[in-house]
Amino acid sequence: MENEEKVTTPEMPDIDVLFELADLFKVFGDSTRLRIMYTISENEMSVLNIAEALNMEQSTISHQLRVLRQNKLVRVRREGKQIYYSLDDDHVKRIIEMGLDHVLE
Amino acid sequence: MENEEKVTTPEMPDIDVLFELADLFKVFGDSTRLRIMYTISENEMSVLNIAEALNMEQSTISHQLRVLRQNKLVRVRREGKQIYYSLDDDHVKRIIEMGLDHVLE
DNA sequence: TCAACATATGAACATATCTTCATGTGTTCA
DNA sequence: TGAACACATGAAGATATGTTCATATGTTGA
Repeated sequence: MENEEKVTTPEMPDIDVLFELADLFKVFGDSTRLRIMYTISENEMSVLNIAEALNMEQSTISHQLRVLRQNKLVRVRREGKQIYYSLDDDHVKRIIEMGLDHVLE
Repeated sequence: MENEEKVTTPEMPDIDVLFELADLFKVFGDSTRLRIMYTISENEMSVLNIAEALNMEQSTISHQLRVLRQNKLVRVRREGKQIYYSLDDDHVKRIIEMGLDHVLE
């Protein structure tokens, strides 16, 4: 059952889990995406509204929202022509808060 | 006191704080660095030992340890020829655990 | 059905990032 | 002092990532 050649700490997750984890943090590692997440953290918002709030191109926001979607960090709701985005759960907020704690000493 | 033109959520941190935050998460967003952090999470380890544990080049590990150092995520201790690295605090572990929670559903 | 609007997406470019190789710096001990 | 060892670092190349522009898709209302 044991693999004695492996020199790793006991609780090191599988390598592929670590890749997933890295991918997740990568998503948080971009200021545009962080700003989007903050912007929709309280209320859902349409793509255009997010773009206006951040003063960025609609296309840029759409591309980044796709990344957030693919990583299940946002919820999507269509209403007529617009699509409203909101944070998927408080989990996301907590990850950000955790990071903020570190940044703000 | 209020700036009515700004269309942001109330608690959006300053833009430069968000850049710092993104930079922090960027550090976590690489599987090599995550593996290093895991490797030294229980006990401090020398650079060579980390490289052996992960089966990677010493140079690669050194480069990434520098990134971790610059972001104050590791502690450094010299003992003779070797330099021992360990995680800076439990804060770091908690950020990783938080991410793992999300990845593991 | 068609124009107007909201959003998504592909291609292209610029920039950032990671790894490797070669070499530099610092430490020990004979 | 000078090998031998441990670690750090600069340069270079390959790859990944973010933004923009142009355009496609999907929805509404006349």
